[in-house]
Amino acid sequence: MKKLKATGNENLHRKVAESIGSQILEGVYAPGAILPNEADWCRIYGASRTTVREAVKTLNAKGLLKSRTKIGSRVEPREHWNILDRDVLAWHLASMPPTEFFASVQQVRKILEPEIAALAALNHSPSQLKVISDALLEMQSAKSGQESVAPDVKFHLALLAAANNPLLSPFGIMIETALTSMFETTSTSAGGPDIFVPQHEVILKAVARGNDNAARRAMIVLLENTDKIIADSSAATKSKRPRKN
Amino acid sequence: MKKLKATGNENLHRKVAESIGSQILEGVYAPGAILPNEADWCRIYGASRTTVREAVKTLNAKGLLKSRTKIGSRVEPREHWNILDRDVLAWHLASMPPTEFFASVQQVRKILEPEIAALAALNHSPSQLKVISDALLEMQSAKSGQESVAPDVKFHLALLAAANNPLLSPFGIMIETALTSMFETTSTSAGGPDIFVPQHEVILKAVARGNDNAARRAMIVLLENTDKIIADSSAATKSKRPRKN
DNA sequence: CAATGCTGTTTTGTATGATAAAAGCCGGGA
DNA sequence: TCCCGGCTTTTATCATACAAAACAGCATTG
Repeated sequence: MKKLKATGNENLHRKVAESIGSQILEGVYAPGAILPNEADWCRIYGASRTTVREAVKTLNAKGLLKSRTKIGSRVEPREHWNILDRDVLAWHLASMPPTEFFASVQQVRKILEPEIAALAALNHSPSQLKVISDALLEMQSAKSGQESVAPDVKFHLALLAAANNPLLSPFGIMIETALTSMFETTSTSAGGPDIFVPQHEVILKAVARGNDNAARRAMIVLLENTDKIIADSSAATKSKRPRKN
Repeated sequence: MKKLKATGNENLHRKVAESIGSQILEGVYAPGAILPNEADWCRIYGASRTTVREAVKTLNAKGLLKSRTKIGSRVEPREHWNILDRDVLAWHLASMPPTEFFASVQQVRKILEPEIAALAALNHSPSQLKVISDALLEMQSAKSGQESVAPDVKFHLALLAAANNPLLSPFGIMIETALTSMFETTSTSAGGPDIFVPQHEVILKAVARGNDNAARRAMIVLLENTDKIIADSSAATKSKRPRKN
């Protein structure tokens, strides 16, 4: 953990934030612990105080820290963490076994996505529906499993948007992160995209004709199949954990 | 929008962040728009560039903005906003009619909380159960509606914690914000806390004996009653909108 | 005429050094 | 023993300077 340079086209304070944030997610600094002070971080990363302070501000904004005069920066309890933040979620994913992460994600998806599909059926606008069907078209024309991931993500995000409830939108990031990462770890057990496409079609049709119950049921079917794929691949590729860095 | 002073025991950069953030939530700066540059903000708030930059960093971290060299800071699309962040949620609430906000919240609660109750029934630890029952005791001993709000919030948060899925925890902030604010606007149609207490008791009992289906059903009943209270009070207190500031 | 590359300008990014304010710590006095 | 005031540590704020990125516009060249 020596001097970070700003050479990569990412900002230096972002790198520092990522480094400290990752350590918090990994448990190096547990909730309640006091972090090294600004001067220490400056020495550790070879960065100026300005940069370190901006990184710490970032982590404060994400709910990981709380800084107070004379005390320093203390790690907040987990409940305060903005776990659905894009960065925090990425650090979280990198700090645990993917299978465990996927289990949590699937649990949440099985709660939310059927209802999201139902809401989308009831509340979608024409343009939102078009985005969904576009995504499906892209899925259908995908040649490989890899190519189908982006449209797949797009489909689920478009469905989420069509539900028209702003409080649900943070889950888009979860879906995006999870599906993308899931592909990377389950790509071996491919079978191609063909399996899922028909199930997505059923969802789209139900949404298009405003049948919320059918949309809900179709989504449940899809998620159960996803569960199976995950179970298969995690049984097959035991202990093959790709890490972020 | 003149000079902000740091007199209040809140940090100056927090105030600047709150001011800019609120304006974004209010739509003064729409997604895609470029904000005034740092020098402008310095003049507007009479603050140093350091302070302004920390505020902007904060908003970046919450997904409201994206700053780039030479371009400036651009408002991100709504889907990127960390709407479940404590601050963002508060700004959001302050920028819209409460009834509309409550409708969104209740929609999400009706999706999630029954399942949270069910998960809590299955996954709770003894100490987590105790927190839930403590909250119920506090509710029972509350003399006024006002006194019962905090324990009520505590009950739902404890249930959430007992579900033991970290990806659900951001909703704690939503529940907290919504219930607290809901009370402020519905307190007139009181009737006292007595109505809800028995329904919370039913939930606790179901969770305690690990009966997920009963817990789910009990939570559904509670939420439907909450809906009624909201409907009554919003019909009664039409156009009586308490604002944050 | 078009494409390309240079150069200037604007805006954020980083560094440095100084001062202010908050809050725990500790010693002295009643 | 308890309370009060000064000491000290740490973040908060300010001012200033320079670096780097990226767009804009012009000139140069094929």
